[in-house]
Amino acid sequence: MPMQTALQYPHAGHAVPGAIVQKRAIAFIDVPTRFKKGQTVFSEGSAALHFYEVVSGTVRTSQLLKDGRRQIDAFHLKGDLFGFEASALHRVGAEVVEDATLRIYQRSQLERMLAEDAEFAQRVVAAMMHAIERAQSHMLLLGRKSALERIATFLLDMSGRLSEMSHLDLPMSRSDIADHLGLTIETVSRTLTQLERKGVIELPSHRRSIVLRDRIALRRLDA
Amino acid sequence: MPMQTALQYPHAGHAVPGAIVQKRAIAFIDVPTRFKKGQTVFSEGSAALHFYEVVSGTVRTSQLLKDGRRQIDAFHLKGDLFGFEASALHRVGAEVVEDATLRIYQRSQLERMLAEDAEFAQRVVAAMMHAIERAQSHMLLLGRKSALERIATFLLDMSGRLSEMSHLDLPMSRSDIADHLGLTIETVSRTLTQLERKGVIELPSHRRSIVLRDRIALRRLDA
DNA sequence: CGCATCTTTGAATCTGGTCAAGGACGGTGG
DNA sequence: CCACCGTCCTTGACCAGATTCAAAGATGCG
Repeated sequence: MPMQTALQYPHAGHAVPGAIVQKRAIAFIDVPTRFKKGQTVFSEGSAALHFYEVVSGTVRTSQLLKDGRRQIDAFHLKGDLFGFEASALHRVGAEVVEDATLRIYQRSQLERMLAEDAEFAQRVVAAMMHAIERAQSHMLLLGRKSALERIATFLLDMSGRLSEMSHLDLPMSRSDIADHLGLTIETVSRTLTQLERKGVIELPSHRRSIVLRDRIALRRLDA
Repeated sequence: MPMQTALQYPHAGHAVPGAIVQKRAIAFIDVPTRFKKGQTVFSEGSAALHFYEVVSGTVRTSQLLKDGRRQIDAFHLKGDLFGFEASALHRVGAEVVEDATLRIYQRSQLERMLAEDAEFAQRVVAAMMHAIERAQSHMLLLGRKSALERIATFLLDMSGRLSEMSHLDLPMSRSDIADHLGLTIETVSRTLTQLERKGVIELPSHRRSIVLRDRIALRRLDA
């Protein structure tokens, strides 16, 4: 486990755009690390020694039941912080959905950084509040929305986070979408087809792209 | 809105057991406020000027869809902090489930307190990490568990939080349970009856109490 | 070009929801 | 003290949305 502080790194102290700590470059590995698609960032149940910032790419955090059922609680895109844990172990696992570059922070220094760096403390607190809000919206989706509403919500959300253009390039598979929305891949597929037949979206042959043809209709479908 | 600091309160600076800030008693209304059952603590969409600590009683936070569907994201018991928001408005509403006493903190001072009081910052960060973990578990429940598994999880969780004894006194109605677990009241009722018939629990005539007869079986049912 | 993987589609099944009615508890007032 | 009433809870019959099982169709990588 790399327990060295960034002080030992030649790059420490550089003003990296988007870095949490700019002035005081202790406590994170300044050189972002590359991860490949499918790679495990950390496993459910492993020691929570670090937390992470997405510099580029996409990461999913998920939990598994013994029989293999999976729930993806969130997809993390550029700028997102993830991997915070109240306990000593990771309660969720994290895997790379799309080649990613991550900045790795030492959890052991979280407390010190909270105490010493007010700017950092505020960014961490803000990131956590956002995580809580997204979790709350997602519980509403999982607890109370129909399949059609879930897909509509998902498309609008991804559109907002990825591009705002009508053309979406989803980084994840149907199976990831299903496990995020609490559906099966068959239902995800059928619902997308249904939206295409209504003319609300378009599904090009490259199945990871989706064109939003009618955002108004999509918002109407999203409870 | 009471915007005065605790410095203006005669009680300021008292070492109140369980208070977030003991040494530096700025920024919270030192005298806990009483709320009655059914009372609204804050509404969904209202300005997020405060956050709260449960001194006694039970509070639920929930979201509504336009057509009335409701999702209760959490029940807050003694010691819990709630009402944090990343944005200016409350994205969830909070209502009292069981007569409660709440300590009210000024949100406007959150940032200052984070900067000035490291102990406070850590308690807030810890509370948020717990909220995130509970939200993650709850997403797993809502996305992937059957009605029976949801009820088993719920009973074990409430038992852990309320008493650890085999006798549970639930503070909330079937309707609250249903809206928390993403089920209908009929399914909650049927599932409890089913567990009673199996001898796993007992349902005394006072329908808010439940006796856990067989925790092992309950844990086996909880995926 | 061919194979492995992902996606779509169809048919049957099932879990949980909906609609409807009856029952029990507890508070209120006579 | 007891009868009444409102609310909450339970139960039953039927229904619907989503899952399961099965198979065919695409896509894209090697």
